[in-house]
Amino acid sequence: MKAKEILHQHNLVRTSCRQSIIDTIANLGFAVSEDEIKQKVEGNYDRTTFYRSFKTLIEKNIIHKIVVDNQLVKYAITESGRVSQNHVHFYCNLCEVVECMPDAQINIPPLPNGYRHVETELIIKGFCHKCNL
Amino acid sequence: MKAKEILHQHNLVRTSCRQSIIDTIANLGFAVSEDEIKQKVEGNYDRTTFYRSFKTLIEKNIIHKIVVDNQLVKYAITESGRVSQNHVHFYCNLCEVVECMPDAQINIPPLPNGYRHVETELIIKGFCHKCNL
DNA sequence: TTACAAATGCAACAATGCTGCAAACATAAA
DNA sequence: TTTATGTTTGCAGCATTGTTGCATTTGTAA
Repeated sequence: MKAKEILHQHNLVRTSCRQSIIDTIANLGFAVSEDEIKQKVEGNYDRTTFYRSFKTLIEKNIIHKIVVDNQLVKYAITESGRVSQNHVHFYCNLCEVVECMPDAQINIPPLPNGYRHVETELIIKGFCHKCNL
Repeated sequence: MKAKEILHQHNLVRTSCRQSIIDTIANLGFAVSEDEIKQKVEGNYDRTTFYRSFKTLIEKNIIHKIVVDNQLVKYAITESGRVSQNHVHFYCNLCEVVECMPDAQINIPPLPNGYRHVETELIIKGFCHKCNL
């Protein structure tokens, strides 16, 4: 689906910035950082505009944010309609690539008495097929 | 074990700041934020000193850092001698308490061909026994 | 007690992210 | 196509989090 349609579907104004961001994130198969998006996107947008766009797209569940170890922030397209409460991502210790694993199942370890589980964030760290040689 | 002994064991200079930090973190059963530590610790230390102390103690595996959703950073004592590659923590959506679950086992979902798993970070979000009413 | 290495406090700086406001833009209606 | 309106953008400024260099202070072993 094209960025324009996605925005229209969610009742968002079709600005060039938002379209570029969606296109950029959707066309790569892995999660991308703000810097990578800035480089790929045509046109120079203000830092604030990017943050506000990310925020809006996240709120509408079009993209989602993945944070690894506090400092590395990346964004990825949310699989259409998927509202999973289990978020699994792979992170490569070497090239720092981040990939979504939307189909992965997690078994939640038993919680203490009285605790309730709502959602989980799992990051699997290791080496991707390119770096694992 | 006392903070002094822990520091000595790891060949670290026994400064009052480090001792206070270890005591504070060890005496509470859950992870604590920089602010909470600042309040509990006796004596006024510079922000830089805290950061450097955290860094040192983390390097020696005396404490570890847990990050929830990019902004919430907490520290907890590392169970003695435990060098687990599976880190499981519980986070309460309401009171924001963070608790270590050192005994929890995770089943790692199968990775694509050529990928290698090294360690995992799992955060289980929900409601703790106090907030789940 | 002393000498030396290590830790601390301070100032400055960098990165990330947010807010208010005026200007520019997208869109629906005329 | 033009216009009116609400939304988005760019800019300036600010807050938070974390780092670095350097002079001063502290801890430790001799």
